[in-house]
Amino acid sequence: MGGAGSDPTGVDPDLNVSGEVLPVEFYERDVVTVARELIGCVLRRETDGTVVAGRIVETEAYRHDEPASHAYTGKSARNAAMFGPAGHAYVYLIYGMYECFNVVCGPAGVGNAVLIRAVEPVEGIARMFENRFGSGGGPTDGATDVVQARSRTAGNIAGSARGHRPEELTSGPGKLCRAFGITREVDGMSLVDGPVTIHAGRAIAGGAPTREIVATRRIGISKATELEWRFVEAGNEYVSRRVR
DNA sequence: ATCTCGATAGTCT
DNA sequence: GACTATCGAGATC
Repeated sequence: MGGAGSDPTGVDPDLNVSGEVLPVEFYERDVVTVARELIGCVLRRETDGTVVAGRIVETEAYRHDEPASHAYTGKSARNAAMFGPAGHAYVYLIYGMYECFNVVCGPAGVGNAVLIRAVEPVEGIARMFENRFGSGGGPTDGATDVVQARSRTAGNIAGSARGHRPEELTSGPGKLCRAFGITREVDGMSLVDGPVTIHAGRAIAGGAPTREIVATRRIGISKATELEWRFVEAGNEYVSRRVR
């Protein structure tokens, strides 16, 4: 779909935020199950009355007892939120310049979390372009991206900045944090109380909650690579890497 | 389409 | 000092 809608806000009417906030009980379960079931749910961020939202289309489970997990070597200042209660955020800095947003799962004190790797923009798309590619400045963070705008004419949805395609907006864990203005300030915050919340998914056309969900190996890690704990909505254009 | 590489800063050995 | 749950540019096919 092109989404070249007539709606100037760029909201796709078929992909609205209409679900209830996911309760803490949703997160207090097996981390792999939660990772799978988060596909199709809606991540929402409110900043000064402005809403940015997207359908989750890619996740990864990180369980405390496998070596790719940040919790594997125990609690520290950085990963402390992982050992807090379920339904809270764990946000950390990676490679010195990007943040990654995770959801704490399972019993408190253990250290399970789901990395949100990609979302499909639903609401506040103009704001996402602004957060990612500038034209004003970020909402909360001073991380003004100075991305060399390659001049390319692309499909214009609302707010499309300088030839960047909407698929580049949130198709990766670092990208979506920039687009949503999620920084380490969000680390440890409740995902039930906000300002970042996750909502039950709304059925897509046809009634299904999501399209088919595919499990693959996780990306960007060097340990426990055999575990197929990455979940992707099949065929979605907004995933970080296509499923092969 | 697929690759290699550099940026950049916090965490851990 | 080494490593990192990334990204985007540029080269190459």
